[in-house]
Amino acid sequence: MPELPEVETSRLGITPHLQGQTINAITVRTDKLRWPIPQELQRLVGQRIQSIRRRAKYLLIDTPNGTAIIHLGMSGSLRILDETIPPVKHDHVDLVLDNGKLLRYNDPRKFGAWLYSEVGLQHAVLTKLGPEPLTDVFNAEYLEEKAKNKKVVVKQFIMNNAIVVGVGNIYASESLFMACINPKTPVGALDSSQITRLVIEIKTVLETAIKKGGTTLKDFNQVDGKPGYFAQELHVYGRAGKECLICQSLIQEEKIGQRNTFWCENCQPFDL
DNA sequence: CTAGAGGCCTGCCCGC
DNA sequence: TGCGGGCAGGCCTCTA
Repeated sequence: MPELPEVETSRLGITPHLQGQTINAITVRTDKLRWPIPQELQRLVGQRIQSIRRRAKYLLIDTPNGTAIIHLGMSGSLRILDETIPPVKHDHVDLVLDNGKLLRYNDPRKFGAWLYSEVGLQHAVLTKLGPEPLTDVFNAEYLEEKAKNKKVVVKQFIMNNAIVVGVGNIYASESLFMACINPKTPVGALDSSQITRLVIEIKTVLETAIKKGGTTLKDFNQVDGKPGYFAQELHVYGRAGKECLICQSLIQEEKIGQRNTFWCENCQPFDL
């Protein structure tokens, strides 16, 4: 799926089309995605869209009568299309606007979600999330406090949404490479300078990816249908057996916590 | 409490 | 060319 940069890219892409528009209809063509699509979503029909926000990898479409909460799962994507364009396979939800356009949600694997919240951020899927990585709340002091005495390996730690949101499998490997930290290091064993470096690199990698329109591996596209261009900047993800772009050592690959993880043994030594 | 595995789905790629 | 197996950007839930 879309990680945080891909979700933010989608938000930036749909916002100018949605803001201020009235929702004429919400068409649902599947019984359920990750969860059943709630009937209450229809309360947004006739409402004017006030704002489009992002929290973690969730998009929030706010109206005076409640908020639609959208998650793209592993394979979801959003497009702005003319309302006359017929749906294709896996087009599960349309948000029909009053300007002849619609927001169309496509998701082959159906791991995504469309939910309804009467009070935006109060929905249960949002209340236990950690800080946003691109805010000042996510800083070295915070992360060091959370990491203290923990044995979990750093790769899994930064992918834990209760610690920090939005760092998915691609950007976890990339951030650790940029910070020269081995993904298997127990997080409590990192020193202050490594924690500081990690925080900086997570922010930098995510911000750079947003500027490039996200990472297109195969099925992510921006709202206008174009791919994201961060894939060209990946240093380790998906590069197992290839030469490190910095030192020419071979990139390693191993499953950590059931997720493929990539690193350079020379640039990211395991030194405990 | 935590860690680890299973599960949700479809499409695609690989090897036979 | 066809088919089975394994794998994929997420994350919730169950078990030990």
